[in-house]
Amino acid sequence: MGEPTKLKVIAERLNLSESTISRALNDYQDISSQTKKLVREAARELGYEPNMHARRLASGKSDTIGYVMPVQDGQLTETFLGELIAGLATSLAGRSWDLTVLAPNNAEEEMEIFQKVARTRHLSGLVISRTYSDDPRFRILRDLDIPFVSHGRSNDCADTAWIDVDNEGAFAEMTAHLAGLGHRHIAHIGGPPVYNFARQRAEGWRRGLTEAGLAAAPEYGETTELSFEGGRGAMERLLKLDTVPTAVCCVSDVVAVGAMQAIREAGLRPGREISVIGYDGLDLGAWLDPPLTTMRQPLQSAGRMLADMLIKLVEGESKPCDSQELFRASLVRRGTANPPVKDWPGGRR
Amino acid sequence: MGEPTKLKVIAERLNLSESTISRALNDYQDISSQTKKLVREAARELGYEPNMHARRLASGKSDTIGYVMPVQDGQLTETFLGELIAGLATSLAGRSWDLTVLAPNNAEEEMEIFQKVARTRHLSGLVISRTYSDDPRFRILRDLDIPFVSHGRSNDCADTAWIDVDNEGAFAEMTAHLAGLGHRHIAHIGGPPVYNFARQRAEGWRRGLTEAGLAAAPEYGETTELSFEGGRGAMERLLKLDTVPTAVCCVSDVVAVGAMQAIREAGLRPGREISVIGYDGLDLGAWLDPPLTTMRQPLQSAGRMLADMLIKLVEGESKPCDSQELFRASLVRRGTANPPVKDWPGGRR
DNA sequence: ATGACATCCGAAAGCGTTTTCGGTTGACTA
DNA sequence: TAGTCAACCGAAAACGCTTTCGGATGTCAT
Repeated sequence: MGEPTKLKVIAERLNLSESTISRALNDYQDISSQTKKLVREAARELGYEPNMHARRLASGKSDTIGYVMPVQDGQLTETFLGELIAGLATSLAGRSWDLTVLAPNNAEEEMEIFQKVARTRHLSGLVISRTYSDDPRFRILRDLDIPFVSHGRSNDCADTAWIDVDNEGAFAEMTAHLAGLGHRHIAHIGGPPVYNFARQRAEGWRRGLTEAGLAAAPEYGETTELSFEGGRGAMERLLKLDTVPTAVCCVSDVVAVGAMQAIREAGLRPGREISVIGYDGLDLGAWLDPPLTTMRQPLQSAGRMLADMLIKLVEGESKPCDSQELFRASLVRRGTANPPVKDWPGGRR
Repeated sequence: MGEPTKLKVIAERLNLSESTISRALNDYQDISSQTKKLVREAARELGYEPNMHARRLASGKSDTIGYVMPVQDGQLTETFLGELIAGLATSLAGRSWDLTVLAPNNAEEEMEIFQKVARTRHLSGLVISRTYSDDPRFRILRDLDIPFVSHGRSNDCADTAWIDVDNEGAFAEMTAHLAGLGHRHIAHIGGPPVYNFARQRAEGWRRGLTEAGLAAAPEYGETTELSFEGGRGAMERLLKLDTVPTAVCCVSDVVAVGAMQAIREAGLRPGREISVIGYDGLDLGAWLDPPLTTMRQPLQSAGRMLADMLIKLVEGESKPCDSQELFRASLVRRGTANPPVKDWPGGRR
């Protein structure tokens, strides 16, 4: 093994200067193509790998981006985290960039990270997720002049880079689907409105009701934590209403599973007396009995796209406001969304 | 913001040399404590952050470890990935080390990564997971002299660092539990034996049978992919046997959920005619009806521990063979493991 | 022959740290 | 009073690469 080969040894072997080797390997225009070929061959033979630290010190670039993990909200068990990180990493590796993962335990630590990145520039850019409706990070990162893209929008994202799903459209479609099946009492179990996606999904539900000519009864708009227990509790409350809804749109699959449990505990059957639709398209929904109808968003390639966007931003090849992508979610019909049953008191207890 | 402050400006402000500043900040012994205090204050006031690249170039250390994600086997949706990565990241951040994530798409890419790390030393060490029974990576990393710890053992891990769960013990306990409930026909749905944990768990099942004075019928030892469909298919095969087992130990919760589905499709009820125990302790098991009995391994702190071990290895504070930790899994009693029912033909079809 | 110009390469100055080595103090001993 | 020894600090050489600038060639038109 021995010492790693550096520019110097290639230079000596070819009787060229170090700077020529460097420029040849970096494909500068003022090196003859013949020399380039020679250098590249020698580099390969000698197993040359550039020293990242030296390169980054000299060039002032870091070729590294950071992914800020959403640790704070206890959402670490989300299955999409692995896919997202893997997508980021592979996409970056293709351009020999690196991915470093940051896991701030609270907002304060997150701020310290931002400050440090702004000062040292040891990361060329950041990817953030779990965006809030009113998310201070957008302003801060803009003020600190740190290139970033977000997975999810915010109120304050008009001139920043993001990718997101059309949450409102998805829930409007979901509601329309239920209305089309004949439901007239359609409730919504939403997430904490601090999350922008939660607000958007609630708004989509309302729009769907309006477009179907139905009234949005305020007591049908439940709100809860993004958890099984949250979904169960919210559904229990809905079951106590004078007019129990015959269908429920849930902010996430996990919440929907909780709602299903509450329905079962009330002696009813999800998908018969009360239809349920979730959101996320998790595999586990298909494993239930009956399998959960849901909406799937295309996030297998989200990591890849976020990485590509951010690199373009860092390299100055595009502007933040031109880096905005909105995806559509699509309905996955399984077993929990059916026409209302006739022999059930139509919602009347 | 302006230019980041470097050593030079602190030196000029205090009328000291750069080298003194550097040594003061790094707590060298040949700097008076008074000077140190002065320097530290000035550094704080000026918002000094060391330039990572310069520091790493000069010191020859990288203070960065790499986590090699298990992308190849399509296990990206595992919920533990997020927790593991977060654990690694937070633990490292506490010592101002960095975590970079590597996502090789195949064994070849993984080798290239290893080679590159060996040559450039731009990562001080690696964490690997998803270990195989016969895992070439152990030999390679040892030969390349790359410090590493593995999440899971291998045949070839006697003198390397690892943390793992006592898979064999867990499955012996699981089997004993079922035998204690009165079961005499206990099957096992195992994973691909290339995975070391799969082999260990199968072995634990066999040991549990022996210790309970039961015979390990070969046809009760199923093997399948680590997926819902795999579990379902394996259970379907078990249901076709002349003597259908009254209890099944599953290599993972996801496989167990698939087995439950197959049981239901056969007109039986998991936890009554056929008991099922899973492994992993996933939340989703508790959401099922009936909730899945399982075994939980303590992996919330696995990332933290892996990081600590690796740092000690890199710093030379401990030897690989002294960095081996075996954890126990514990039974989580929920609804799918009960005494065999009397009115069912005792396994006879 | 003379300039103008393009092509290709070397010299050298960084990039911001770390770390070794030697030198300057002052106190303390003989 | 000279010598010894800590205790502190500065000078300077790395670390391995990038990038600017200018110099050396050769080519072509004038």
